[in-house]
Amino acid sequence: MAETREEETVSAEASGFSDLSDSEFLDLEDTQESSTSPNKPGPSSELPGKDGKLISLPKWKRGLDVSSPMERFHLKYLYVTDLSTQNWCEQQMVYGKELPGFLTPEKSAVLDTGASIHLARELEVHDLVTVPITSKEDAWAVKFLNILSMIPTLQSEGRIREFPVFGEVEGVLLVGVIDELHYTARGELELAELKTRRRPVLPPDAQKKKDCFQVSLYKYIFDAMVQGKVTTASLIHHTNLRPEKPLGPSVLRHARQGGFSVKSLGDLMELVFLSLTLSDLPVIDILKIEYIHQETATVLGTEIVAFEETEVRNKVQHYMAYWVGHREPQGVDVEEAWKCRTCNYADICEWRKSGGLPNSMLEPQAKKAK
DNA sequence: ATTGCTTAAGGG
Repeated sequence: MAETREEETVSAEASGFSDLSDSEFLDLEDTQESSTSPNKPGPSSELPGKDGKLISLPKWKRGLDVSSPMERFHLKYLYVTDLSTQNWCEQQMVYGKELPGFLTPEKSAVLDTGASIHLARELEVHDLVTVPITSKEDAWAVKFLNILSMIPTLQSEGRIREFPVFGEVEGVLLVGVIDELHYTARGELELAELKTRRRPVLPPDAQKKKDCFQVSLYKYIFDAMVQGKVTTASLIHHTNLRPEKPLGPSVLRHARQGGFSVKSLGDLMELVFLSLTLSDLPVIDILKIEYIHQETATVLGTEIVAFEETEVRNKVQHYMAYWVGHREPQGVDVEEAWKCRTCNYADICEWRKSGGLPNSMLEPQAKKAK
């Protein structure tokens, strides 16, 4: 809320959809030319050299090894849900990055239903306003404007939804959106995460664990933000945002309508930092997850998550070790092989093939002809 | 710009 009224432009997502065209020119990046020496990229990474074939491949050199997954996937930051998906199955998450947009119709129908339930709840607390953007600076500016309007709303009205969070964690920038924040009757700041379910039953422990990890990450990042631990310098460093690049006219207009006189993204970032740290925002006291049935909206159960800081940090360290190229991805343990049953990548999964789990499990009817 | 770039979450 606290957005400009004007609700005819509420088309929300609208266009973002088929435009991941991304013409991917083979980026012929020859980094190894005379760059003196103090630069040591890979961790003892040697040439793959499957048969002693050394250099002499000037173009597609970037394809194999020597680059971290962050670089290979051309990522500057990760989503919180990337890490919670990674918690479910790291190998599956990797396939999801390699082969994006690979969902069965049934699965995406469930996701769509969940998304619209979330949208309906969001609309209960504020209108949506479409702000046309043309650059990533614009996109971040809108995010910042949302933060600037939501903080006072939380403090005065006690409830906000879809609050953006971001912060460097273990060397990687993590970006996410908190479903809901509100103050309880006892004055505690509570994060409420809604999970909708196709069938009217509580999820298995593995999924609860993933969801607990997700909300724990939100608290981890949010707390760092209000404690001034998330700096604009860090954000700029990870995103390559240009603080002085002129903002688009619609963004500037939106800012003015919101009562913010800013001329650049840098101004906005400073305002956000000040607002976060000087608004008397507490750290999050309670983490709550509510599971409801999609069709009937019946509450299936509520989880109160005990925040274990060191445990969260250890997990994040482990997950980030993959992202920065310190270790290979791994699939699930044998006892969680049941997850493969609903995985879109099960039949191409190298983890399954290479004995991550005995291929004797499941698929009794998969007679190996030939 | 001898090289760029991203709405996050959606559920299992």
